[in-house]
Amino acid sequence: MTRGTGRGGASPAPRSVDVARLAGVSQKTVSRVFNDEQYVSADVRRRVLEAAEELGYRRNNAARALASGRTRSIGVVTLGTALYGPASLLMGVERVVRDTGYALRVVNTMEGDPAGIAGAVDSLLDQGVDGIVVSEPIDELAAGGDTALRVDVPVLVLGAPSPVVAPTVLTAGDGADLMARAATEHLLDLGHATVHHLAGPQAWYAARDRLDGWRTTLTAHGRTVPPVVEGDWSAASGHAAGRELAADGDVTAVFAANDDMAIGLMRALAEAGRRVPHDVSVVGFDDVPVAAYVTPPLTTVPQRFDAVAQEGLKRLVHAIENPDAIPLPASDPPVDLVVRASTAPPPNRTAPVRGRAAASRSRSAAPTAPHANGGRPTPN
Amino acid sequence: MTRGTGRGGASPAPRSVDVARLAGVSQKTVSRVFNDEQYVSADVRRRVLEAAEELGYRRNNAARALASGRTRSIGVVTLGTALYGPASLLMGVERVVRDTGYALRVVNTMEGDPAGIAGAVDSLLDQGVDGIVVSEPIDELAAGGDTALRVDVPVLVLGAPSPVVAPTVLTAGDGADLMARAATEHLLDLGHATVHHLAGPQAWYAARDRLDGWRTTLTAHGRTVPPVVEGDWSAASGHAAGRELAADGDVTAVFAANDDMAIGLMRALAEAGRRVPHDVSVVGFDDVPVAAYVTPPLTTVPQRFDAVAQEGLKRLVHAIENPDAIPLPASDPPVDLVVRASTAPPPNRTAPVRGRAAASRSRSAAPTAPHANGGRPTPN
DNA sequence: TTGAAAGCGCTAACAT
DNA sequence: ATGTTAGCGCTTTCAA
Repeated sequence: MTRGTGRGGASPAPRSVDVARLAGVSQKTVSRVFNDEQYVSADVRRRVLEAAEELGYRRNNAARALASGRTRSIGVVTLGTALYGPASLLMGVERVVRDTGYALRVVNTMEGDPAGIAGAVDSLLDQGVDGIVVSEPIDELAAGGDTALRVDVPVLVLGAPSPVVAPTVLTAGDGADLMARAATEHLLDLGHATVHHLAGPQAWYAARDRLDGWRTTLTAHGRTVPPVVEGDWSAASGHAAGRELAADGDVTAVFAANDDMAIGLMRALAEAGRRVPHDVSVVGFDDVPVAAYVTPPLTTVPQRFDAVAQEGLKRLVHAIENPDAIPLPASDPPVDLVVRASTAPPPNRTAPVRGRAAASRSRSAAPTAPHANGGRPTPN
Repeated sequence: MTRGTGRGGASPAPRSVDVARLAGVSQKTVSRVFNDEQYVSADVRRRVLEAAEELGYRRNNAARALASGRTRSIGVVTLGTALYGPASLLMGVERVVRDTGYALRVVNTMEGDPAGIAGAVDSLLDQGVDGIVVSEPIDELAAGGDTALRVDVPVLVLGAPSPVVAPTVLTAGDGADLMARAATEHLLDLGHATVHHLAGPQAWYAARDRLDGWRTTLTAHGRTVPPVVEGDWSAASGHAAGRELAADGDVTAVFAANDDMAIGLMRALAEAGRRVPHDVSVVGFDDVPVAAYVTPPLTTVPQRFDAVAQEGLKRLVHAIENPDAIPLPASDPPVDLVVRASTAPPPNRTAPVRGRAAASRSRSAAPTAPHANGGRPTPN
C-alpha cells in the first residue's frame, strides 16, 4: 500500500533526484526502477524503492509525457447520455483501459452539439492522448461542412463504421445487423406474416444497422416490409409509436431497436387493449437489467458490451504500441436471443386479425405467456 | 474551425517557437495569445493566430503542465456500473467539467475491488489531477486497514459524506434522507398503517441515507418500523425480495431504494396475485426513464443529477482556483415526488388484510389506477 | 506592450 | 549494471 503522505501544504513534492540522492544512486537509476527496466540489481532496486517510500515520491506524469512524447492515456468520445448502451460500453472501456495501464480521458458529445464528434476528438488530441475510442457515433459530420477530421493516433470505433480518417482505424461491435436478423427471424419462425420495426434515431449508425438487418431479413424471406416507425431510444418515444401501431390491426409482431422503446411500446399496447404477447409480440434489443422483470418479461437481443470493449481495446493498445505492425483482426461475438414472454405465435394463423381484439380472450389473461421459461423471469 | 491537419507521419508537430518565428514575435507572445493574457495588441494577436492556423499548431499540454504545475484536469472516481444513478451523475459531471475548461479523467472502482476508492484516488493523484470528484462512494476503507487516504487537492464527494481527508472537502447531493422522507410520507398520507422498505446495499452511503430517512419518518409518525429487506439495486434482487414481501399479508406499502428494484418487486407481486396499487402500493427512487412506462407507471422520487453535478463542480472549481478563499456554500435542490399509478390507499382502511387477496377484485383490474394523472404515463 | 533567460522533472542516447 | 548529458515545449520570472 504505497501511498502518498500528502505534504501538509509545506515542502514541495519530492523529485526523482531527491530519491536518487537518498538512495545513493543516479537519477537515471531511479527512472529505471520506476519503469521496470532491466539491468537493475535487486539491491539497488530495493534501496530506491525504500527511499521513494520514505519521501512519499510519486513521479510527475507531465514531465514523463514531455520527455517521452507519450501520455499513456486513451481518450473516449461518448454520448452524453445515461442510455444503457453507451453507459455500459463506457464502463467496459474504463475497465480494460485501466488494466492496460493507460489513463482514461472522457469527452462527451451531445446530440445537436455543433462541434460534435469532430470537436470532441479535437479536444482529446489537444490533450495529447495516445489513442482514441469513439463510442456509438452519430453522424453529424456532414453538418459541419468541414472535411472529415484527420487524426494521427490510432482510433477504435465501437458500434459503427468510422467517422474519421486515421492511420489506424479499428472497429468492434458493429454486428448489430446480424443481431437484428436473429430477432426478426425469431418472430417469423413463430408464424408472423411480417414484422414491424420501431427504429432508433436514424442519425445513429447503430440504429441504421438494426434497421438494415431487419429489412434484409424480411426481404430474404419474401415478406412485405411495412413502414418504419422511428423513435429516439426513449420509453416515451416507444409509447408514442405504440399508439400508432396499436391502432393498426395488422400489426402482430414488432421488433424494437432497444429495450426502453420496447417497454414504452408494450405499455401503449396494454393501454389500447392489445395484449402482449397474445395479440402482439414484441422483441427488444440490449437486454437491460429490468428487461426480465417488466410485464411481460421481454424477449430481447443481449449486447455483450464488455466483450466488445475488451476485444476492441486489446487491438487499440496493440496498435498504439506497435505502430508498424499489422493491426490485430476483429472477431465479433456470437449472437444469441434471450426468449422470454413477450413473444408468441400470432393470434390467428389463417385469418389475419382485422380491427382490434378479434377472437381474443381465449388464452389466459396472465401476462406471462407460455414459453421455454414458462413466464418465469430469467435473471441474467 | 481550427483543426489540426495531421502531419502525414512526416514533419514533427510545430511548436510555439515555430509559430513565433512565422509571426515575427517572441515565443512568450505566442504563449500570451494562447492563454488569453492581456497586453497583446490586436494586430499581434491576429498575426499569431494566423501563423498558428497555417502551421496547424496545437499546444503541448504536457509541457504546459510541467511548466505551470497544473494539469487543468479533474479526476472522477465512479463505480464501474451502468446503474442509472452513477451513470447519470458521471454524464452530468462531464458536461460541467468540459464547460469549465478542464479535462476529465475517469477511474472506476468495482464493488469488492481490493484497492477500492483509495486506490482509485491514488491513481488519479499519480496522474496529477487538480481536483477530484468521488461519486457515490461505498465504504470499504475499513477493509484496507490503512489509515484514511490523505489527499492534497480539493475533493468533491457526491451523494455521501467524505471518505477521504483533504484540505478542502465539499459534498453535494447528499440529501437522500429528505427525499426518502417524502416517499414515506406520501404512503402514510394515503392511509397506510406503515411502510416497508426495500433497501439498497448497506455498504453504500446512498442506501443508508434512504433507509435512515424512511426509518426516521416512521418513528416521527409513531408507526411501527417493519424489518428491512435488502437488495443490491438490481431488478433481480427486487424480484427476490418481492417474493418474501408478497407472502406477508400485512404489507400494503413498500418504498424501494431505487426504481429497478421497485420494478422487480412489482413483478413479484403480480406473480403472487397481489395487485399494484390495489393491494400493495410501491414507490421507487431515481425516476429512471422507463419508470413512467412500466405497469403500473411507477410513483417515484426523481433525482436531479445534473443539478447536483453542476452545483458541486462549480464549487470544486472555485476551490481549485482560489485555494485560500472560503469554499462556496452548498445548496441542496428541493424534493418533489412524482406521483404515478403505483400508489393508492390501502385495500381496507379499517380491517387490515390477513392472508392474501381478501376483499379484492373490487376495483377495475386495469393496472393504471386512479390518480392525479389518471394512469396516463407522465413523460419526464 | 513585448522579449530573454531560466527552469519545470523526467527520459533518451550515449557513455562507462 | 550504472552514470552523464541533453533536451522535451512550455511558463515563469525579470527586463526593457
